[in-house]
Order: sequence, then C-alpha cells, then structure tokens
Amino acid sequence: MSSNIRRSMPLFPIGIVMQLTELSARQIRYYEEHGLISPARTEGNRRLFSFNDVDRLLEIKELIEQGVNLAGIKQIFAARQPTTPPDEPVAEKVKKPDLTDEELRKLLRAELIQAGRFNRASLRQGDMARFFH
Amino acid sequence: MSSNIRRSMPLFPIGIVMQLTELSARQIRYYEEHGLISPARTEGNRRLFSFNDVDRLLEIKELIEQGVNLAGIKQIFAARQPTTPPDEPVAEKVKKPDLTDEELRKLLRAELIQAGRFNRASLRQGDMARFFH
DNA sequence: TTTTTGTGTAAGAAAATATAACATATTATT
DNA sequence: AATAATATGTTATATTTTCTTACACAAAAA
Repeated sequence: MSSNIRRSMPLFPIGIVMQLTELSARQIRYYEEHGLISPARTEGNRRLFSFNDVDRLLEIKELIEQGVNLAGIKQIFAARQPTTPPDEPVAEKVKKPDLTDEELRKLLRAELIQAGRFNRASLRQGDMARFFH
Repeated sequence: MSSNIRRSMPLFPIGIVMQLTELSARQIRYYEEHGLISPARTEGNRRLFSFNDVDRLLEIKELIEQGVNLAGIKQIFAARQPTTPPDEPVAEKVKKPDLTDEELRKLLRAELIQAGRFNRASLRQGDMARFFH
C-alpha cells in the first residue's frame, strides 16, 4: 500500500539507471521524449528516476529486444493502465493529493524513523530493511 | 540472502541522501571522515550511498540527537559488528569475493531480468517489486 | 581557560547531466 | 528502388552537483 510511495520515489540519477538497465543516456532520454517514462526532476533540472521508472525501462528494453517498436510499447503500456472509465468518474474530492518529490521523501523519512523505533535497538536491523524481503 | 547485495549496492548521490536523512553534506562527509560510513565512489570520485549507508546515517542521527558523540557511536557500531575473532581466522580461500560496484550492479540487473521473466507478462508486476514487500 | 568536537560557509576545480544539432544504419512506406 | 521514418550515436556547450580544502565558531570537554 504505502510501498507505492517507495516505488515511485525519485531516487536515482541517470548514471546509475544506465548501469542498472544497460541503456545509454540517449536511449533513456529518447524514451522519455516519447512518453514511455516520466522521471522527476531536481530543482536544477536533473532527471531523478524511481524504482518504477527503472522497472519500466527494463520492460522497454526487453520489448525492444523482441522487436517491438516504441509505438507498440506505448500501446502495451496504455492498454495496461486502465484509466478510470469515463462513465465512472472519480470525484475530485476523493482523489489522492499530488505530493511533491520532497514531500514524498519526507514521508519515507518518517516511515523509516518510525520503523527504526521498533526495530533498531531490539532487532538490530536497519530501517531500510523494509525495502527488501 | 541475496538481499544483502541489494542493500549494499551503491545507488544514491549525496543530494538524495541529504533529503532522505535531513543531514547536511558537511555532516555526512564528516561522519565518513571519522569512519562511521564508507560510501562507494564513482570513477569520478562522487560518493554513492547504499541502502545500508542511509540506514546507518539514520542511526547516527538518532544517536547524536540522544547526545552520543561520534566516539560513542563508533564504539556502538564496533560492538555490534563482531569482527572475526583473531583466534578463529577465516581461510583466505573461503572468503567471499570482493565485487566491484559495477559487478554488483550487473548482478542486480541479472536478478531483475530473471524476476521479470516470471512476473512481467503474467502478473503484470514490475521487476523492482522484489525490493518491496 | 584552553582544547576538542561538530558543523557552517565559501572558493575553486572537476564530474555528471542537460539540451540541441547533426550523422547514420535499419526499417517502413510509397 | 527511392524516400521517409525510426532509433541511436556522437559532439558541443551550458548548467548543476559534488569534491576538497580552508577558515570560522559555538558548545562541550579537559
């Protein structure tokens, strides 16, 4: 549930993502240009990628290796994310608030510290353990 | 088990770690200078922090807030990590190989892709899901 | 009181990343 | 076949981020 927060938190610079995915910066930027990913930006305009973004890039890479072109990949992604059907509109009031990147990180920080209160002294386990199984 | 790999993989630049921990760059570097953390470096000498590193910084921060000085924190950490006692030496052959950062990332990549073969098409779940619960 | 500790701040250098433009091989289209 | 579109490489220049080093200083310790 709140792992969505973690999965979508902008954390990685493009250099790391290049290594993680073995894609070139050119490729990554090109895929963004065509709307396949939408990494966040720092104040200074540097891209920051989330786990979700990296995940997506790995999918893109595999599909491309299988001969799918960008248009195809776009369709595949679009089909996957079933946008709220027009006959079942979401009341504006109910929508989750959009958080800024900093707010997101603030939330994570809070979560980590909370977890720490439980684990650290007793279990001798680091906060970020929640990130793994 | 292999989550150790993920937990220790150098991923984050200092800017992100500052936000995650609410520590200043000065503080983070100072703690490194005093051996409390040992972030990896890029080829170009930029620090790269792992989940473990962030974890540790959060611990340091809490201890400092509780009035413990760096010497004390160092002791606490030292006591925690029981280095192989001198009378029970580890045969050089048995030691785990030291992996370079790039090898680490390569491993993760392989893991992610492997996971993908299972999940993606069928479960519609991203690779990085393995990072979360 | 003097020293040590922990942190702030500033300067200058180097690394990483940004955008834009041009090149080009491969694939589609006409 | 000729032409156009797609996907990526490469290069140039600008900007941001991080690095180290040095100096300052308040708070704590000696």
